[in-house]
Amino acid sequence: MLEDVKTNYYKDNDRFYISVDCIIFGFHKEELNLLLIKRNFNPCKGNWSLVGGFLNKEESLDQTAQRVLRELTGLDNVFMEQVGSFGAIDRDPGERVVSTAYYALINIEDYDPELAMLHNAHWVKLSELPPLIFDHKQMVDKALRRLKRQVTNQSIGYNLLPKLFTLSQFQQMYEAILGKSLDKRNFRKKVAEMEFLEKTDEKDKLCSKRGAYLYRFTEMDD
Amino acid sequence: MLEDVKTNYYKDNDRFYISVDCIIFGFHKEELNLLLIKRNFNPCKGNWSLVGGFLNKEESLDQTAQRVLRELTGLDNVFMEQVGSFGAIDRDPGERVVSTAYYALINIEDYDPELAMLHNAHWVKLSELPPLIFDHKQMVDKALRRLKRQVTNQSIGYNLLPKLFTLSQFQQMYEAILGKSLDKRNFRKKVAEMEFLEKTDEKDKLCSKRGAYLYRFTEMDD
DNA sequence: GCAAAAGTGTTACTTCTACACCCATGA
DNA sequence: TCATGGGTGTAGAAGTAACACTTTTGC
Repeated sequence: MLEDVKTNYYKDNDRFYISVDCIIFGFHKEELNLLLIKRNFNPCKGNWSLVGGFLNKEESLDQTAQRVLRELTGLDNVFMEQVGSFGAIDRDPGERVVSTAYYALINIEDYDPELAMLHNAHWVKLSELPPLIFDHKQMVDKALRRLKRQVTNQSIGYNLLPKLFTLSQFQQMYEAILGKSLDKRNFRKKVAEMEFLEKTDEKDKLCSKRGAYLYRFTEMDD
Repeated sequence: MLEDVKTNYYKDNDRFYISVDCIIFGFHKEELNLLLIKRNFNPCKGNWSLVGGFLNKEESLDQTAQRVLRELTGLDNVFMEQVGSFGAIDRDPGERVVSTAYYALINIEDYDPELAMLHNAHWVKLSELPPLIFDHKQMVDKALRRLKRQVTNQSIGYNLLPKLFTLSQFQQMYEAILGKSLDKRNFRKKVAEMEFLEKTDEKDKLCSKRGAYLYRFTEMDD
């Protein structure tokens, strides 16, 4: 009976490769960066692409995304969110592959450069994005639109920053994400009302002579 | 060489069934409704589910969604948008299937009741949603959240209404989507600034004795 | 002493919200 | 004539946007 069901309901249908592509954002020197692969393997050897991987039987889609990120950066428990699925017939000229895009926010200081080098991965400024293979540019665009929306509505930005940071850094991150400059006083006024931000007693003296108070996030994702 | 690539890069990976599930919203009697299937087939015969279908080799994901909707309603060129993909390992207990959800907005008057009957499909009030199979409830919830967001930011609501409609109907639709009542004067103030809304000379005398002016949308999705 | 980044309030403007009454008509 | 839904404006509150100067300190 169960076999019967499978025959009727599933077996006549086609099966497909499913992949996950990760848009990995980092924040460095007042700019958003993406961790991209300079492919030293086929297909599209020599071209730039997002990090990707195939769905395995033993994984959920979300788990695949986490694995792909972990394999490249060594990081676990990172903010990640599904962006959408891309299913055009010839999106991958090699084979029919349906891909689901995820975006991740990481603190550039935290990732493992050795692992990245192993995969031939490089941080690339968003403003200097090279041509990407397949529909990866679309994925990036969609992820960026979501990121812009989410950073204003929610408190996800902290994933891009170190544990302690100055308000100037915080503002620069917002400016990098939104792609526009913000008024310092208005920004700080809004920040003052964020109850998940906490001023510490420590000062950062690296970026300025006077020194700026360091802040941290209280509500960590637990 | 190309074969070589395929061997290395694709062939070792698993392949999966991919399905599309459609959350079909309609608006009727001041309420949002969903077009659901009372399954007269296995798996989960006798239970309620969204309309779904499997991805075929010859279709993109979007095309599958359109086909599924067309097969059930007879409608084409309908507002549809991807909601997200669901890839938990055991979401479908019968087989491993990764499903992408789409939501559609249709005018209940337009669909083909014969086709629906053939599929054992019924309009169900959102307020009286029965238990759904698999993760279909999650899909509905996610679609509804998106719908709420989009209806306020964009002008997608018209897909639920007939060509001509009164402002009261229009408001009721918003109220149904947002799940809360709105102030009539504030609503009309906002409506007056929607440049895609056009007042006609005609009046609807069915709903009230005085009669209400009928409106239509100018910017159709072309 | 000066360059460089840190820090700090007020005002105008726009948007949002709350709220109550008259109108036209069919029954 | 009255019950029903259609239609209209205003005032206070909240939020957003524009704007400039003083402070600290390493060099």
